[in-house]
Amino acid sequence: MMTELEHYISSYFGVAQPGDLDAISQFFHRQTIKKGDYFLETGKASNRLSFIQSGMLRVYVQTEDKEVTQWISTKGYFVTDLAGFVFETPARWNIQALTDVELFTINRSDYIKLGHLIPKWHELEKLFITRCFIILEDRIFTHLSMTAEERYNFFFENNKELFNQVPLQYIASMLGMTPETFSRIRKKQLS
Amino acid sequence: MMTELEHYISSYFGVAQPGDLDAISQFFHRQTIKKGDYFLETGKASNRLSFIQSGMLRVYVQTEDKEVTQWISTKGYFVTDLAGFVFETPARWNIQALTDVELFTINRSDYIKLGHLIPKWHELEKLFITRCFIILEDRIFTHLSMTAEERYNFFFENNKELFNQVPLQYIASMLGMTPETFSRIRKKQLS
DNA sequence: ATGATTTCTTGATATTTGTCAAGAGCCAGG
DNA sequence: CCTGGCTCTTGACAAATATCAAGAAATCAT
Repeated sequence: MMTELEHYISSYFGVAQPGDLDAISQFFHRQTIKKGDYFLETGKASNRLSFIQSGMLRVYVQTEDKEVTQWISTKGYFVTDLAGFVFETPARWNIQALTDVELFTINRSDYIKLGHLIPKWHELEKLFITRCFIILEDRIFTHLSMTAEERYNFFFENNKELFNQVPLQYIASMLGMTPETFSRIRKKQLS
Repeated sequence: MMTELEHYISSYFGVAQPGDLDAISQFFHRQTIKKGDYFLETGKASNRLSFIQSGMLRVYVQTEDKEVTQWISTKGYFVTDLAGFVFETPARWNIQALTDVELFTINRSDYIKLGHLIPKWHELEKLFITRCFIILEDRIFTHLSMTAEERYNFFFENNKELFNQVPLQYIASMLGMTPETFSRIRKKQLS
């Protein structure tokens, strides 16, 4: 019987060998973050990757004139600053807990060990990141081809549950519109 | 002395072992495409990856009501439908030559051999795709935080040469605006 | 070169989205 | 419970962008 963590690893990386899953999950440890606290801050070292067992985190950055939410990560998904984690560069994003959060976390040094331990690891990683790449391609497409209202509807259809769990202003930002526009579209769609 | 192809491979994958570069480049073959012809079409198999030695290609998709240009690929860059190439799914994008094009092409079966031949190949691939991921992250950020005019300026600063080499309507689409808006911003910036 | 296409520009106007300001609703902590 | 601070909504208005239509400019094929 798989643990929840093993289930996540399996669904993301699709590890094949029977013993591997168990070996991989040994490297993860449980971690909790209180609502409002930071998983990561811009400029700091991004040296861990986590799967979210419960709760939500917001990935955002502060510009001169506003805060831009890049993404909201929820149960079952992973969270890290990928650029910083892979290339050991300063983190590009702030990652803050929107609720109390429970994580399964692996730090970089252990993560690197997986590459030695699991023969196919780098290949699985490649497939994993390629899937992330495709998601971003699709997201760019929504900005090239859809209006704010269409982006709202598209996102709503696929993420209904988020709308009563996180401050709507963050969803608005993530969809590339102001909270006021978001609110007006929302009103229109509810009726 | 490195060939141009070896230079591309090296700059994208940073292959370390001396003999490797040469071995890898053996798998590529030269290919040309005439202006207007397709490198790939939506729905077909994406079974090759190419580096562009000269010329330009446009990555786009046709929606009900308009054509959306996702990207324009130029000399020194690579071109493929990544999702299709990696997962053997039908191509998501059309890729059409904007000019006569010279390519160094590797097909999927040979590409897969590289994984056996070069020990670190999958790791290099991972790093390569992660860099692509980061580029898309940045691009999404431009849509979340910038106006059409800011996106124009930002892109123009980094890609001046494109502006007198490809139909501007495609750049407009790629930046998420109409050709008319693009034209007006352009006029404003020229004066 | 020349005519036919395509691409780009421009103007008038409509629509979408943003800004600013005020108020309403909703919690969380005392 | 209250109350202060968020968050969300709403209205009036401004700014940005899209649409439509026409003409100018550039490009292409012969």
